[in-house]
Amino acid sequence: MGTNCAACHHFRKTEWAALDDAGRDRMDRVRRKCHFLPGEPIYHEGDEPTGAYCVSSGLVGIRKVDAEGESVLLRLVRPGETFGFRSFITDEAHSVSAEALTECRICRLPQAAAQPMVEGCPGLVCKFFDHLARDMRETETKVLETVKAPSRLRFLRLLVAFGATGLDGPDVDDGNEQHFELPLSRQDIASMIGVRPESMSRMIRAVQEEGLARFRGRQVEIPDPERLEIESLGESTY
Amino acid sequence: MGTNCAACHHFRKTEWAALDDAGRDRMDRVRRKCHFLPGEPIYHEGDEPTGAYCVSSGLVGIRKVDAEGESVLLRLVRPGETFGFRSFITDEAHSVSAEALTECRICRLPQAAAQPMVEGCPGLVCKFFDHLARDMRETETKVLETVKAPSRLRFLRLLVAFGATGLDGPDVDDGNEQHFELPLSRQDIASMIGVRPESMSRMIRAVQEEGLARFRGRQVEIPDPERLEIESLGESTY
DNA sequence: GGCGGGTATTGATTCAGATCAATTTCTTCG
DNA sequence: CGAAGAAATTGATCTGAATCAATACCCGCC
Repeated sequence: MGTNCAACHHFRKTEWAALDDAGRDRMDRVRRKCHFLPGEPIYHEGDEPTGAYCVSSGLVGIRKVDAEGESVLLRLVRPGETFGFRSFITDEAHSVSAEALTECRICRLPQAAAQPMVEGCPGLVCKFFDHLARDMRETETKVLETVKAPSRLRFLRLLVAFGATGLDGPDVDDGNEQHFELPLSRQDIASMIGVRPESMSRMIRAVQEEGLARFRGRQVEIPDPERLEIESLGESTY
Repeated sequence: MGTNCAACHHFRKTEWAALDDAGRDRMDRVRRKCHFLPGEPIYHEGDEPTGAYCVSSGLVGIRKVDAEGESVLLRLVRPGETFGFRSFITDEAHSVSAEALTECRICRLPQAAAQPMVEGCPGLVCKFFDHLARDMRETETKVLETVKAPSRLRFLRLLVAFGATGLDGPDVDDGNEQHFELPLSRQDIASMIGVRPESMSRMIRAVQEEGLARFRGRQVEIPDPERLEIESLGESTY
């Protein structure tokens, strides 16, 4: 956690790795370390561009709200990942909001740095294009799932995904059993799946009674990850 | 419809407008005009990158299919718009499929041209980034709507959107009444809204009986566009 | 410790939309 | 033209998830 980004152990995995020396210098000079408490907003939908962000630690949620105040949690941003770069590059207002779901350490590259940064390094836009393309793929998949897969499957898939990536890789995986933290409130899980909290509760209980997973607070245990994965695929009896 | 793109009346609105003279030359040399009949596939999910496309005329549907063969129509591509550029730029397999919904004239820039094209003109990637960012915004909105808005509202919003953009702008709008073609099969409309065809039928009938719109085949008449728009917003009785 | 406010669970009921099944209407083509 | 097949409509029924309404739980704080 020195003063320069290149020393950050996330650095090589971020888009910033494409920067040349001049770019890295600029980066070190203008980026700002920030700290957010759980629930704190980072930016809101409609805000003018605020810059690009890079998560050092903690979990960030990307959310979208409609006219009636109903919201969905569109995706999560984990340590080592960047976010907010869409507005950063297109210089348009944020179309989604970002919020710290857990306590977070985050670096921010202010919007003022956007033009020089992007112009000074064409490769950077390509990297961010790749990132956006990946996000797009996942969002498209989400549309498809939301429409076609019953909420139970969506939930099981979320568990599988968390089992695979956890906050940073599987937490424990001894004797085939898996244990990890799902660092989200029930409401937030519900809003990722796209159901009401009441339905979420029932679903958690049902899944628990089926023996697919055990829930104690935010701790999750998967007795048989393989079985969970199979169940998460659906019942296509080919 | 000469042999060079710059002469195409869509040209200035496309991302290719960012090309320099050398790029335009290359473009003219390597792009290929294609023709598709209604229902013909242009590329499939999983296909290796096939290039970037530009619609001259007709309507293209971008679709995604899941393991069970269920599909959604994610978005439409109209004349003057480009598509397929994600694979073109990232050089990864297509993550969605494209299909001609009506008879189409389309220009294709083969994948082999991708690298030189992109390297020769950094501004191009920025343009495509903007395009992708816009698609992303719309897809995120779609997730939110799918989860929170009842299908009736989603349908009304689709009508409003078509009334506003039609195939190329409102077709007729005399004495406040509006008339346009919805160039999609009922099944395709259903798969845009995310409901079953049976439900679609019922919904069309219901909306018709409410007097919000009249349907004859693919022709749609909106007696009172303003009323439709208000209804499409939902019943938030503040 | 115990009080108060948010979060989560549980229960009873309702409802939108899916599903299953049967026609009807449109297309296409021999 | 008329038959065959696909697309669309209609009807009857079922079901997953929302809604409404209580209660239980958890946690910071006086």
